[in-house]
Amino acid sequence: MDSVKTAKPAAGPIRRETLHHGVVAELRTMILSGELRPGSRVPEIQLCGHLGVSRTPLREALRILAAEGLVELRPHRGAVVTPIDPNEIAAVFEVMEALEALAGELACRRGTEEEFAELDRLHARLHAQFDAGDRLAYFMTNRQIHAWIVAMARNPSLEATYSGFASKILRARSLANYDADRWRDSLMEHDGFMAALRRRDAATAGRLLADHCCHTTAAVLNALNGSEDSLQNSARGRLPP
Amino acid sequence: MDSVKTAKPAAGPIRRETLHHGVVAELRTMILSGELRPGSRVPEIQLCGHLGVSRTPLREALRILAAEGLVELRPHRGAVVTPIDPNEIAAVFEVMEALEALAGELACRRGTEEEFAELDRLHARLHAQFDAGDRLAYFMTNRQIHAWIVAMARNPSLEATYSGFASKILRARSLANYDADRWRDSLMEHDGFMAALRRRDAATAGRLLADHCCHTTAAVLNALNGSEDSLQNSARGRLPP
DNA sequence: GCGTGCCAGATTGTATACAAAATGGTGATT
DNA sequence: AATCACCATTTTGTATACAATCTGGCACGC
Repeated sequence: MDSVKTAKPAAGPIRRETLHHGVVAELRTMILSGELRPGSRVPEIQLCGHLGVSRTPLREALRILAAEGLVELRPHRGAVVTPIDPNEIAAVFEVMEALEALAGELACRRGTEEEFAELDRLHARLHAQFDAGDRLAYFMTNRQIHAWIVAMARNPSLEATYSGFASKILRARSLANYDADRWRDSLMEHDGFMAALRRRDAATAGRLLADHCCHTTAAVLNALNGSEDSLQNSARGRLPP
Repeated sequence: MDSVKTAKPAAGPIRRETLHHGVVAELRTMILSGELRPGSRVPEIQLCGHLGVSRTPLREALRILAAEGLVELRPHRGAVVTPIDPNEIAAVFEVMEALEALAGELACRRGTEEEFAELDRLHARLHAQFDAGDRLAYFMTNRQIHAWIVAMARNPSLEATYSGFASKILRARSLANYDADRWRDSLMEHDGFMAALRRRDAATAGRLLADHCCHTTAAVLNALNGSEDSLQNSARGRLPP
């Protein structure tokens, strides 16, 4: 839910967050990074030892993650990291497409000059990283760009929903390998919607962002099906567009 | 998250749900019905006595509701029922519009004949309830129709997201009063998108549903601003289109 | 008269203890 | 030999006890 990490007051020991809140952040990171693999069980006591907290805050954290869909709780049978289901990923992408389009339109109408300038900087960085062949850096900048567009839409509900979906997709993408063709096409699509955004063409920007999302969907699902048997392995492959 | 109540095994004392799960359902009902008013504090111990459970499951339930956005938790300061913020409602409606459109398009493509027939029945009931001037019944059928269209889209993620947004909006709508003009217009809009749905015209259905949502937004926000000072009162006024 | 500091009560956050349920294996029975 | 029933172990679900934090009021000093 909190898409942006709030900087701590720096001075330190003024623990204003509660323990379970920190545990949520920790577990979420562990899940998204693949440290906790999809489908794996999550024994409470083991995690307690690992994180240095008691069962109570840990359990509260698991309930929150379950509400976000990152873990599943089966009564009396413990928690498991939600397995990656290609069908669910497809469904998420379907909604994502509509959200991207909406974000693009709203960003055109509400973004400030400074925000558009920052978007340009990010886009330039994307090109540089493509030219350098740095897939991981490209991947991260790519995420930043889309998150930035969503932020420009100035709609907290959209931002929260988008963020939740993005984490689900992130787990799937980290399992998939993409080919160079898709990478190049992705960059071209970025050029396309960036042009529309620059001239504040809301309708076109929205449509192109949706198209881009749609193509990404196809690539991800294709890669997923290609490596279907390794779905539950955290094979940290090359990250893609 | 669970948009549909799962029927219990009827036989009875096989409590398969956990306590906190039941508490979540109970609290959600209390919040959505207005029994727990927006902005009011939620003292744990008092609720424990009311619901007959200990603090542990109650607290887990509060964490889940917080993740859904129905309550807010302030560290060491307790939980409050999330106040209704017109700005947030406006933001939610903005996303809702995109979701309605998506649901309409997908429903056209994926709905079965039986589902469309059921939709027709619901629509007929809506007309009957309008003619009878039964605002409450109309309101509930209206919700059913939109939920049914979402279900026809066969996208669990869309359904879950829609359901979460619908809860937030529901609380706002129960505070607002609408006029007869808007009621009539709303019914006409229903006629419109129903016609598009019947001929499986995805694009038109999506657009009309979005328009309908947009008009509803305006009516709700207008009504909210009209009775701005009574925002935190559960004035269970006439429910509207 | 007003502001500051401090203390008592109440409420929340966390840890631990106990109860209930599921898992897995062993043994008896068919 | 296969199947079923039962029990011990392990894990989860709940309740309670203790610690930390906040609220609000009062006394003291300026």
